[in-house]
Amino acid sequence: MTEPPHIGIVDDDPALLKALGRLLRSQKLRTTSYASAEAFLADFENVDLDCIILDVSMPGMSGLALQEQIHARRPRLPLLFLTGQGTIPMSVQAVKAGAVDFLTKPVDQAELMTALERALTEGAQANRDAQELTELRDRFGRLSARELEVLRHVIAGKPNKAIAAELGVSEQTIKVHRMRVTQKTGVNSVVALVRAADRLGIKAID
Amino acid sequence: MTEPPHIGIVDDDPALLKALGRLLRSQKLRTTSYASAEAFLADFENVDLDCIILDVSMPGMSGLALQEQIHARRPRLPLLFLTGQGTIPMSVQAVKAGAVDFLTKPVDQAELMTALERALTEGAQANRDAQELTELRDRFGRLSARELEVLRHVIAGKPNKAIAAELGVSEQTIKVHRMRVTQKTGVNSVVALVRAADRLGIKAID
DNA sequence: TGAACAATTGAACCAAAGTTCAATCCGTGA
DNA sequence: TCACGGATTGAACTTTGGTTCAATTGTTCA
Repeated sequence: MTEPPHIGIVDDDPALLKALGRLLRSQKLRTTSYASAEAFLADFENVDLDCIILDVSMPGMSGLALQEQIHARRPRLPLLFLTGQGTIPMSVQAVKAGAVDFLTKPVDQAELMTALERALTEGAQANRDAQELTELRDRFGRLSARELEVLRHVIAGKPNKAIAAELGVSEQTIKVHRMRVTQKTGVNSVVALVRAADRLGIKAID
Repeated sequence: MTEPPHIGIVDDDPALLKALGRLLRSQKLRTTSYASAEAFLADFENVDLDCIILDVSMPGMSGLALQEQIHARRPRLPLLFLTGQGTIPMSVQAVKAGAVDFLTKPVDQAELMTALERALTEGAQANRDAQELTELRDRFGRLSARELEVLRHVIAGKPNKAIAAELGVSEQTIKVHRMRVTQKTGVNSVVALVRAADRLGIKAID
């Protein structure tokens, strides 16, 4: 990462936005502030955030509703709640929905920074995972429908002969399809094929 | 399951123990009550619980500390917090540590039963998973050290020839070891071998 | 319509894996 | 000490998998 992480802040309290923005920028972080959930969503597609710090109780859409919206768009983007009007049920819901933490105002700076660091670490890991997955998806996306079908039989552990019988084609055809699969995906061993297919959610045909 | 689920309740309030026990028993659930975390831990080995409902603030060991103790002994046993003196940080900590829910007194009966049902469902699933894992562990535990070593090379996707070279033995030896592995574990295909080894945390040797 | 691609098959061949029978060597426990 | 199980190897064999060359059919896209 050549650029510092970019933190989004959503809170209806201008004083907090200002103070928190100043604090984070002093830690060499980039920040973008939003006064409401709606303002944030309107800008969502235009910015590339690494973490979002959001209030729960705001006029208009609540922080918890915003969490749902964000989760639907970018499931692995780490969220940090920071609120003054929070309740236990709210915090439980937020954490169960995947929030990294749920802090209460006034917040201890060290506590906030610790949570933020954790969020950024998790987000970075999630990004690496997602990138690997995208690469895999690209390579397996090149497979034809038939090749994918053969693959799904292969990762069920069937021998070529059985696959050929089930598909009503010759064993040679299966071999060619398998060859194409390894060519297109770059995955040569059955072992790696199983792991890759499992990660991509490709289901075996038993 | 012929027997109804068995719920443990840990709370320092005798009135709550009594009321909650009555409620759960009316729902065809078995219950066992404990007045303190210490009392619960002393009895832990003797009972077979499916879920535990526990208070946070109790004289002596707190509910959160008890959660740690329970988690160390039975990581997948579902926990449900039910407390009157809870705080947001407590609830966040509990949920992050894996608690199914964190409810506040006075609790809505329907809410409690919903959470409890979810806890029991999760616990039952965890039990099924654990049982499958135990069976697998048994079968793979029969492997000799050498056979396990060969297996770890196999699930790295290496051909027998390469494994033989790395271990400084002949290819025939590897074949025999592999045959023993499939005999002892009952797993015939490489595909199934990879999945089983991965679930057991058996690491490949690359 | 012609080019390009997917799917299919056959033949022949080589490499890898699995099986069976037989044998040797080494440590551990009875 | 002797028997037993684990590790090792060899030989011979079968099955399965992977590769190459060549060819046919159907569909789709320009």
